Amino acid sequence: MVDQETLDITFAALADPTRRAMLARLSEGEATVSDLAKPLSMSLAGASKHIQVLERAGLVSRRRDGRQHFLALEARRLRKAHAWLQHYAAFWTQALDALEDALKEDTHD
Amino acid sequence: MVDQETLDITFAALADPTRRAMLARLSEGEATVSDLAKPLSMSLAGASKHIQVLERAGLVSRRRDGRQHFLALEARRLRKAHAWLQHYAAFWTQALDALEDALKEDTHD
DNA sequence: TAGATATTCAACCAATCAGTTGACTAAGAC
DNA sequence: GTCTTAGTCAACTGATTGGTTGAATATCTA
Repeated sequence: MVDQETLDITFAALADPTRRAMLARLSEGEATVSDLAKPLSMSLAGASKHIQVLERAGLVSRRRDGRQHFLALEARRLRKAHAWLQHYAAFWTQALDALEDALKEDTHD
Repeated sequence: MVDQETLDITFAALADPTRRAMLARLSEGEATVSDLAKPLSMSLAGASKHIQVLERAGLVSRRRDGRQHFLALEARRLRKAHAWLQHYAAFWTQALDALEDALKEDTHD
């Protein structure tokens, strides 16, 4: 079984839209702290704290070059969360749910 | 794009081990509030609050029968979180990461 | 050396969260 | 009717969170 605490901090890190925006940005490639902070209407220190949350969750890695810190997406941990969800997301999908989807078609939230 | 607030409350709901345990239990079938609370070393009111969080996140649904409330897993919302992760979990997986896995083999966290 | 740039750290604040207890509502059992 | 069982609600607590500001630490530039 996957370590519970790992899932705790991973899902908690993913629960914030600012941090998800950062991950989205990083999916296009490395970025510095300032790069990530720029579009965020938030102080640099605030953004820095968000990055630290992502880092502690193992979702990003940091590489220093001089005074700049380059962040990169760490797919491994994301895949762990993905794998956990897989089990439940697949749950009773086929039979009941395909029918359900067919019926509700466009009332999907 | 998926509604940000939906992802917020979904991932936040998933970030707690008590609630994930509840979902695990529900993946085996319907259960009452008491059923879910029993193994949890927590007051019934406490468990009830966790269930409400899951419900508000759309992760479980509730059916009342007399004084008992039966909860069931709602796969739809789980699949939404799963789909969001899919994009990032798949990120640069093949090339670099397969190699990385091969190298680090058993230092995996 | 001095000044600007990139980033973190520490202290603080308001809001939210996970848990508790005690009182309440509603439904079954006797 | 009365007692018990199933569950929620309200009020409270301590811990955590997301944000701020101001100062500190490096590093680059001139």
